[in-house]
Amino acid sequence: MTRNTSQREAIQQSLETAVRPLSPEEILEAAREQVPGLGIATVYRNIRRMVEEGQLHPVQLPDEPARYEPAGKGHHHHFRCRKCERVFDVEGCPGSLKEMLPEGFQLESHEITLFGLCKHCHP
Amino acid sequence: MTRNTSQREAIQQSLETAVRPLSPEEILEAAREQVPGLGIATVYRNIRRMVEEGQLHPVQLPDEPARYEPAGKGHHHHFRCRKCERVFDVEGCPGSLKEMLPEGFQLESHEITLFGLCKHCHP
DNA sequence: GTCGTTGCAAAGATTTTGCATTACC
DNA sequence: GGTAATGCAAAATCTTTGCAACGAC
Repeated sequence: MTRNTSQREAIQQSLETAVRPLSPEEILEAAREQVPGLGIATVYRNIRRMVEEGQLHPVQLPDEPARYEPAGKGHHHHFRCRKCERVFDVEGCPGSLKEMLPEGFQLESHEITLFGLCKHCHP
Repeated sequence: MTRNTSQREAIQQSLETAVRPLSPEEILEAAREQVPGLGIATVYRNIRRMVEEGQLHPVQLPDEPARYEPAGKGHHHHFRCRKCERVFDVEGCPGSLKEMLPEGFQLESHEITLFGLCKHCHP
C-alpha cells in the first residue's frame, strides 16, 4: 500500500510543471523548492516506482543521463539541439515504421530522436 | 599523431566482427582474446577517440549501457525484442521526418528505435 | 501503532584520470 | 629516443541499498 508523501508530491509536480524531460538531478533541484530536505535517493526511488507504474516515461539520449517526463503527454518525440543541448518535444510521427521491419517481427512501440539546431541557435 | 597498437587493433576487430552493437564490457571481453592484458581504461579511451573520429557510432537504448558499432554499416536503425532483449539492425527509414519539426529548426540526423517481439519470440 | 517512506551515509556500478612504464614510429 | 598509448589504481560520477528515524493512515 502506497502513501502520499510531500516528497513524492513535489517530485510529481516538478515533472508535470516542466516543459521538457528532466534528469534526476534536475528533479531534485526543482522538488527541493517545495521540500528543502529532499534527498537524491528518494528521487531515484520515486522515479523507479513511477516508471514501473507507468506514470513516467524515460527519455534516453546518447551520452546523456536519463531524463523523465510524465506519461500523460500523448505520443510525441524529441529534438536535441547540438548547440544549446536543450531537448524539445516534437509533435507528429511518420506512419510507415511497420514497413521497416523484417518478416515476422511485431512492432509494439518506437522512439525517434531528432538532432540538429533549434530555432534559437540556427543562424 | 596516432599509433597503431595491438590493443586498438583488437578493439576495432572485435567491433567489426560482432553482428550487433557491443557494450564496453563486451568489447573488453572480446578484445582480451587477442590481447589478454588489456585494461578497461584502454577500451574506454579508444571508444571515446573512435567516436570522436567518427569511426564508431554509439547506440543508446533506454535503461541500458551504451553500445557501439562500426560507422561503416550504412544508415540503419535498431529493433529491440522485449522478450529475448537482443538488438537487431533494421534497414529502411521513413522519409518524412523533416515535417515533424517546428518552424526554424534544422534537422541534421536522427535515430529510431523500434520495440516489440522478434520473429523468434513471436508466437 | 504499524509499516511504508525518508535521509543519510556507505556500497556498487560505471567511466575518467594521474602517473610511471611500455612500445610504436 | 621521443612520445603516444597502456595498465594499474585512485578518483569522479551516477545509482542503489542498509538502517535508524519519521510520518501517513
